[in-house]
Amino acid sequence: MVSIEDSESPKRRAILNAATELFTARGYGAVSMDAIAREADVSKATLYAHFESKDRLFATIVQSACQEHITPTGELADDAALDVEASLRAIGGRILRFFLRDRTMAIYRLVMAESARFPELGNAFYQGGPANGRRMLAAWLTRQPGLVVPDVAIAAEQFFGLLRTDLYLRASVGLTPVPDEAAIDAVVDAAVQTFLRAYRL
Amino acid sequence: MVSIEDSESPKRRAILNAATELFTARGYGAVSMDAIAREADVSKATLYAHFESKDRLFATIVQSACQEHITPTGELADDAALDVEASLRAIGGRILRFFLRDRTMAIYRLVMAESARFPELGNAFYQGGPANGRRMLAAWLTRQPGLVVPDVAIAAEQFFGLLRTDLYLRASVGLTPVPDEAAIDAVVDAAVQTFLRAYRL
DNA sequence: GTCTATAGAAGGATAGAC
DNA sequence: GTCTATCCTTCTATAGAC
Repeated sequence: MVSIEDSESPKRRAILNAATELFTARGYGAVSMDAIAREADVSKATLYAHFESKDRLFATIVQSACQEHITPTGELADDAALDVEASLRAIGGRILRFFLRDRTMAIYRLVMAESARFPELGNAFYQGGPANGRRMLAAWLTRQPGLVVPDVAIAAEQFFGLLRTDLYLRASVGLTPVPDEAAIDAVVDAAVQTFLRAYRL
Repeated sequence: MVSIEDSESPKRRAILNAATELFTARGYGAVSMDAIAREADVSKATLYAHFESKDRLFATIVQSACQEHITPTGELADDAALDVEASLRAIGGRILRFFLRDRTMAIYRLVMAESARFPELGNAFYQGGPANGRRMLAAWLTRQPGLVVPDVAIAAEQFFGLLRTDLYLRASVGLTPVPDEAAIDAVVDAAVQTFLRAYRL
């Protein structure tokens, strides 16, 4: 399947890459159009030939970043070789590691910081990320015979919530930006244990 | 106990109030020193007589906002008239409503957005808010005879996590900025139920 | 489309009088 | 401490040549 995006100009691609890099690293206000042009190795006039304003460039970038940034729950196959606990551990580990990735954090940061001035970003983020992830996990939960879940949507939210604990909170404000693997696994284990005590048959 | 703060000038107070208002509403980059001076009804020179730079004014404001903004778990008395479930419901309701308040959201937004450029903010936020709240709730949990909690610190984090679900996430990115009371109570109820299924004796 | 050069506005910070 | 007036830099955006 050939996308029409293939025909886009290399300069435009360079601009998008540079702007994505800079915006996610420093935020909207701290990045100038000059800096983007320099980073993309392009003149400022070219930049404005492709994007009518800094606002629209920013919105374009964040929206497409949201779409590309689906929570990794799409491939939740039912692995017959794993029991519910092992499966949840694997899923939880993937999700928490995704939450903690620089890029993921940066997008949430941007949307949270700028959603007041760019209201469309909130929806793009929610639909591309959390809503989708919740739907996928809820669907998976319904297929698990060992669980008793009165409301799978709520249970799915709660599983995400159990993963988003102190470690995540600390990382989100710049403390322990690179949590070690053992700490991550400990959070996942605790989440799975609590979740199963609440919902296991 | 008379604070030395009582002797601070009214202009300084006006500046702090105006700057707090503007920064929390619009973020660091979108607020100019001109705007702060105007809002405080003060000249820009006066502003710079009290604060050496925009950076320091911002850091001062956010840090003190973090300190004043303790998670409302300080008054976790052991109410003999309430059982564990009713108590948890009351506590959870207070906490989630606190999380959802404009001011609380705004501070988290600011710290998250600017902690890269102002590293001291991350710690001020974490110590003033989450760390304190977790400690208080953990202490309360140890005093509940009806619960079996292997690690109260982890359980406390998890309770907060169970409250910070979709409703909170949506509010944080500008969707449903004013959740209705019924929705809040539903989240609290679900959190308490799950928590108790996992940790009740 | 792409560049160089620049307009025009706004921002952070300060000088100097009182 | 407080003001008015201003400096200098940086920013968004555009004009005009190719």
